[in-house]
Amino acid sequence: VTQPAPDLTRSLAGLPHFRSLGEESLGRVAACSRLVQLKAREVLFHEGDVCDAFYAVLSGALRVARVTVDGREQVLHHVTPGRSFAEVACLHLGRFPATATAESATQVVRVSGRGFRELLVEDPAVAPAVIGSLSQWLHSLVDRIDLLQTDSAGARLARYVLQLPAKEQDGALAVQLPVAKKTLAAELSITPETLSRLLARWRRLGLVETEGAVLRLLDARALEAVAADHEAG
Amino acid sequence: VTQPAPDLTRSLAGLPHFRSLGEESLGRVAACSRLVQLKAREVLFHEGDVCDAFYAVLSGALRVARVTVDGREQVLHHVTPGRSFAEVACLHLGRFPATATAESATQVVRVSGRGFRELLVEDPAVAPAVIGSLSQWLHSLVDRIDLLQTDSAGARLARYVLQLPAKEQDGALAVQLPVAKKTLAAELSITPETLSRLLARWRRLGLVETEGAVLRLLDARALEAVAADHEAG
DNA sequence: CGGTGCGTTGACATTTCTCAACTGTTGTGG
DNA sequence: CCACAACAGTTGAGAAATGTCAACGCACCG
Repeated sequence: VTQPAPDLTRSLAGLPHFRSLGEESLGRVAACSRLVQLKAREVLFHEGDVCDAFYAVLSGALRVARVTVDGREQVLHHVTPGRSFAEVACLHLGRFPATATAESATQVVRVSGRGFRELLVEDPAVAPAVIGSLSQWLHSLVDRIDLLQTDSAGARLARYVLQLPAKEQDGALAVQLPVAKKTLAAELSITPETLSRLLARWRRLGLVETEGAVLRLLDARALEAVAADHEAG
Repeated sequence: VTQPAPDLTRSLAGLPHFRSLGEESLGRVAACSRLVQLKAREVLFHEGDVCDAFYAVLSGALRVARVTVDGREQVLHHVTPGRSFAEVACLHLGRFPATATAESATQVVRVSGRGFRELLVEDPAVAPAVIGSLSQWLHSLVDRIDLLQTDSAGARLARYVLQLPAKEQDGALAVQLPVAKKTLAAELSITPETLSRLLARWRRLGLVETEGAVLRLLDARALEAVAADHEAG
């Protein structure tokens, strides 16, 4: 599954946080990297595995999750193209705190922790890239906490939907749910049943139309009210 | 409130993430730092303020929180001595995403963002310290998410209590709640009433005894079961 | 063509919140 | 120094939200 890649440098340059690195630094990072191809549902690493690398997604998507004491899957994050992850576990020579699974066919770059740690002290340009990446993680986690502390399930869903990339379509906004509804429910800390019922209610109230994983937002203003917890019905 | 401090270097050396810095680097950090004394309930900065510094707590404690749309206080974090914060907002030249308030008389170090950013590129020893600090933040946020995704309120409270520093007392463990119960409730995303009722139930079931902000854990095993969501009653 | 699993819907149980009243403590101003 | 206001904490009763269990249709995959 692992293969040497001649144009790894170019792939790395496409990652937001490595973009700031010069040609030379990029080459060094590439020298301790490998391209990894994952099939859908393939596991990149398991919770508890010793961590000797960090990763960046080039295409596809990964789900980072752990299994809770009561057996349910707890989604920590979806990693989309351009984002790197496991830097912390890697830099601290720890173990993975969660399991990473490909959601579809996925290309990731595996950067050797050993080589990268050397780079970090030798090449002063690398640290800012890492700091930038960690900052972005912090930001997304704070957003996540923000979302989870929103106590009404409807408000959580509305906020989630509204921050999804949307495109115009027949004068209404349309968004595509990036993951299965079951997975989305887990991410929002609600049950699939509740998710289904919320969408059904919004449909009844004329806020949205649904067509599989595509939502047409008919009344964005009302959805924003729901997101702000001013409830709808 | 701000005062120059001759032994700032020594104070900085007491911070976990600056401990790894050499004498010289520490001196440079100290050169762009100031000691700030806060009285209880004094505000260090407000949400939305332009951020031109980051901070580290020497003694006392700060509450970092924002006000939600529906007017409630949403506690993002308690910063205890030894921890630094606002690095991200500072390094990215942004605005503070939340308000920081002293919970009691508190000493903090204010590190000028401008000076520190210069240090970051000039002194290769500084970056690892920042990375370490950010990593710790990431870790605590992931723990927080873990806690929030625990859906039963009882389990959340039990997990919170069990990870508090405890000390032996008459053969039972005793923990001190570090914040007012009202604040704790907000942090656990429950209402003060629910918190009160949970403690009352545990008291009835003989799991704990309470005396103001001190909890004596009479049956830690049972509490662990509650934390794992195997419920008690 | 049969199985497996997602999504939906219904009925019901349970948790948690809301509102309200009351107590005890703290802090402040007269 | 006291009286009073403000607020944290507790408890009760009822309402609302969400979870649980169960059944069913439907699509996708072998």
